[in-house]
Amino acid sequence: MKNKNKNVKKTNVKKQAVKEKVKKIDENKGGVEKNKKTWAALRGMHDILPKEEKYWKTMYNVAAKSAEYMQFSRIETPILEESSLFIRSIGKGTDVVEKEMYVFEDADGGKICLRPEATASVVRAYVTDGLWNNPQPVKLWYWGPMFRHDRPQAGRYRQFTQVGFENIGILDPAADAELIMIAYNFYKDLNLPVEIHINSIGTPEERERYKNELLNYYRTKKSYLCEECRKRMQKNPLRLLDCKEEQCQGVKEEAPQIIDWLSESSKSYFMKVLEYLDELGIPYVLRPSLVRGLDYYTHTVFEVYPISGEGAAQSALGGGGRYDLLVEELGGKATPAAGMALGIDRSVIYMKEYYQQNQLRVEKENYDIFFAQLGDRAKGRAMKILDELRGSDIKIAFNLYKNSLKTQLDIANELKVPYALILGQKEVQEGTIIIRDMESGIQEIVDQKKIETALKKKLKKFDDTNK
RNA sequence: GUGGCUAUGGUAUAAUGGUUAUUACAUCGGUUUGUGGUACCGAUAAUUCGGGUUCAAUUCCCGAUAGCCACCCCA
Repeated sequence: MKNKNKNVKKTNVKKQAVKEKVKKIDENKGGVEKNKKTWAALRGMHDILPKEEKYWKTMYNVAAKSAEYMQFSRIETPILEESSLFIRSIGKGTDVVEKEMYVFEDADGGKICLRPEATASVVRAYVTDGLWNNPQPVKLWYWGPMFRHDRPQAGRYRQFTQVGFENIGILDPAADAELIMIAYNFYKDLNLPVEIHINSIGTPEERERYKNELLNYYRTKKSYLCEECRKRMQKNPLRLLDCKEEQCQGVKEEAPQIIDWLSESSKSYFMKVLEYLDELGIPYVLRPSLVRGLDYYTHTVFEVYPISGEGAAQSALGGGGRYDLLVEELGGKATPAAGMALGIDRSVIYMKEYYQQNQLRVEKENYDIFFAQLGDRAKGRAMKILDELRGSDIKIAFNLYKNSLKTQLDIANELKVPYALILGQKEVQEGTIIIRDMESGIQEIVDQKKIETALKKKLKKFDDTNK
């Protein structure tokens, strides 16, 4: 008796010492120590943290599934490209090229840049990788980071992720409608209400004629205009129709509309696209002022907007259009094409907001069981069993670093698992394991060799009756 | 790129020109080491950075940085 007590005391003292050491180690983990340099992410760059992962994963899956169904093949192009590629495609005078590109010299002295968008890269690949020899059209999709040195705001980052779809080698209103359908369905699958803003900007010649007409009209109204608009007349006449100043609204309403300046064939092409959208039941708003900021667009242009979004989500979630001249512009044969890209960061923000407001939830990873272990020998055996159950399709949560059963069951409870496995010294010796029903608390002892079958029998998802 | 607003633990917040900076959640530990949900106790953790005013600044001023808002533009 006496001896035993002594031993207990001794081990307690030992335990204390060990505990304090462990505590010291614990104190050093994580956190930020004072007077040490730390690094923040660069301006406009952000980390996507584990708690956001469920949104990103959901979006990727929705896009990939849609791409497969619509027969778009995945393409991945480099993040770095020659800057002239974008100057040529997006256009010299555009904001994206003029002030937002990350351009620098590489070690060879070449002017390269981080891609501000991917359409140019995809078209480059189409031209240089001989994709024009494939059955036409070539339908491609991508997902990846883009870079624009813009002033950051919510949903506007310097590195952001886009998913995009490009359909190269076909001039058919059905292709345009198809892209809009993919964009619309992307949000539909995520339960997010959006609407499509759409317009046609015709051919460059038609657009030029219209621009002149618009300028003629605005010149006569110059005295009514705001300062911005007077600048726009010089710089970017098509943007005149975007003005939000009250004093310009009247002038805007009376202004000529581009649709009236399109040729018959351009007009009927656009009408056909709209007919398809009607047939598909996709809500759209005709927006004569929609012109888009990249030079390569022709004919159909569209943008996707959240419905009733507040704040950051108010800006476009995505957009696209036809770019019939781009392939030729980038050195290929004259080839019609159309494409569309969606902003994932913005969509995630919208999804979070909308889901919170409407009490929708993204499904989290659910575990089937929690595996609790007790004692040294059980820990080793538990690892072995976990290893054996890998590939069983049973999702098992566990924490091998906690020694108290209480804590482990606490975790099990938080994870809302229906069952827990408990393995202690006794079970190790007997070759058994306890299966605990977390709701009723009823426990069952089974042979370790029969864990998998016993669990599958209990878990609903392995229920064969539905098959 | 232009203009504006803001900056307190991981998150959300309170307060103040002057002792030890409030609270909640989260995290970690515990309430005798083999049984969870509740409860209780405890621990860790913050005034963005740099200047100035002042006896004294987290608080007032200036600057930097970052975030946000509007414009621009776009995803």
